[in-house]
Amino acid sequence: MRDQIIDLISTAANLDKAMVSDILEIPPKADMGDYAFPCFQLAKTLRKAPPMIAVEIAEKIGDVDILDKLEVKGAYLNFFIKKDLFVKTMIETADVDNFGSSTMGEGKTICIDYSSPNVAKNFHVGHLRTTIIGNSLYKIYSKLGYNVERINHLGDWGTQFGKLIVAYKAWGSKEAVEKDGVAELMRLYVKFHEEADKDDSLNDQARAWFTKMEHGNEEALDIWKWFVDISLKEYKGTYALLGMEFDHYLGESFYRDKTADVVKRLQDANLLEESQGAQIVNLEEYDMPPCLIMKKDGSSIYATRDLAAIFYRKQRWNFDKCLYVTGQEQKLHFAQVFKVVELLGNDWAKDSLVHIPYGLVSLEGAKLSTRSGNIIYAEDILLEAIDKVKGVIAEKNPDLENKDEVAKIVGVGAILFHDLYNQRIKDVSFKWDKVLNFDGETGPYVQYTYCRCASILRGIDYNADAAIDYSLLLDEEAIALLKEINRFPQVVKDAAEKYEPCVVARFAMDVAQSFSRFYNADRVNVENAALRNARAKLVDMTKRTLKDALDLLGIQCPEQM
RNA sequence: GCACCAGUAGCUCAGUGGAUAGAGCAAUGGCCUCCGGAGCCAUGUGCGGAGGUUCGAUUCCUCUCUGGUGCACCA
Repeated sequence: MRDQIIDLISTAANLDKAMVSDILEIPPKADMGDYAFPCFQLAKTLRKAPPMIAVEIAEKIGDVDILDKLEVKGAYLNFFIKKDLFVKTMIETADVDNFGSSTMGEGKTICIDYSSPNVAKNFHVGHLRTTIIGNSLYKIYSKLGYNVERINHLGDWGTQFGKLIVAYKAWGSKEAVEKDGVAELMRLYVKFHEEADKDDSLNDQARAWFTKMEHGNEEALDIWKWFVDISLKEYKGTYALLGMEFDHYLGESFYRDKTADVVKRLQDANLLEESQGAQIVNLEEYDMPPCLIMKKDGSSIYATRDLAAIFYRKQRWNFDKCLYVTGQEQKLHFAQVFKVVELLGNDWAKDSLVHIPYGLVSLEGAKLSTRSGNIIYAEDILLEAIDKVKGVIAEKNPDLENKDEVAKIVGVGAILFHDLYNQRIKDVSFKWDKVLNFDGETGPYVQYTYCRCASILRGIDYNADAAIDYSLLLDEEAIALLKEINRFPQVVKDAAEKYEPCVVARFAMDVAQSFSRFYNADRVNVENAALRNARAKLVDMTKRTLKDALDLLGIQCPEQM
């Protein structure tokens, strides 16, 4: 149908088909006809006023059998396609495009580095963002046919472990760490900083311990390994709650024997220079501060390990892209590291290394801070949300089976959806009443809509294979819903291109809203079997679309809630 | 000081080089003896400011104001 329109216009206006196709890519406003042709795009090329062009083309096209009417409105040519033909095309296209598999990413590999918590630190509301966004990107790229490697680049190496060891030896105990886990490690870490503010020599001790770790000191490594194991166990609990997994836990420590190679490469390329006792790559030429490679005590730093990780990943997976989902405050760091890779003669670094920043999370307007106690842990948020859902279920649907399972799906879904609904880059001010609100633009609303679809289909006689009488779906609400559903394939591509899960989240919301209007306007369970079947087809398509869209966000759909 | 990011309705946020800039929250009023009321419908003086490019700018450019973040031995 779209092709027919393009034929019509290109013949009538004597224009290149590709050009007409491009112009038709601009989506028409919802109530402005089934296809709108914005002629102002041609104004420059043809040196005529847009309305003139519209009128001319309209006259040449005249009466065509697929069109209901043709209307010139300002600089737009609006095509009103015969509605039943339009509906038929929409349904058939969606059946293939929405629910078929994409081959767009076939043979391509994408590495996503996300979540990557710092060992021995609490997994708080800020870490939740990278985890949720990264997981959604994994789903989106997988849907497009890419092979995706999910990498958890744990912050399990670095000077902070020197600090922790010093603190543990001075103020900690085995019993306390075993009892309170990460919370105790966190306490020790905070204690260290308080003391180090008064006594700078503690920092030197910490560096010394880290240097011991780098040189394979057994005592240091035993303690370190213990801390890592304790932390990892807690993180995995949170991932399980979120329903997420990783393909690889390759923390910074994994690269500790690979940093020497990085240093050698840089030396060989003559990029390394000494500055204030440390080894750096000068990036002045690129308007950036130098990239620190080796500290004055000879130990590695995170940039070194990031470089090692890039080379390792490139060699192991030969990725087309490697994405880093971290806070926007690390933007400069990644710009520096990527530039260094490029300077080593790797042209691929330019396009394939991508930092995906997200905005800062604050708490009720104040900065997150462990020291002042202004912090919320990821697990607490999830559990709180699940609890709230239990309350709502008890009130609205007390007879529901598997309440706990549903509460988990809906509660976690609420948190995920809330986090993915806005653009990544926006700063987030965490507010309990927002997060725990389930009305309006929320995950539970979309899930609720899904449940309604499921409920309708459960309760009626519906033959999914019967031929549809398209002329029965010509009302405004049905067509609006169909148009919405048909956007799905493009939405997924846009989301992938922009690295923005919110595009999918917004889409899911739009579909849910369109469905609700349809639901209120058109009864599905009617006597007339043909009408019932036609509408049920729409319900079925909505249901599948919502499920697939939410799945791309890492959110599940209960059949009842 | 330099750099990066953001500024759209009371609040939280979508959106676009072009038709009348949209949702949700909050508020008020309404909705089917009928498929799930976590729903639907109605009510809106808003693109931080000033220039510029353009037939047309909320969108692109410059300056400016406000907020956030970063700027070597933390990650």
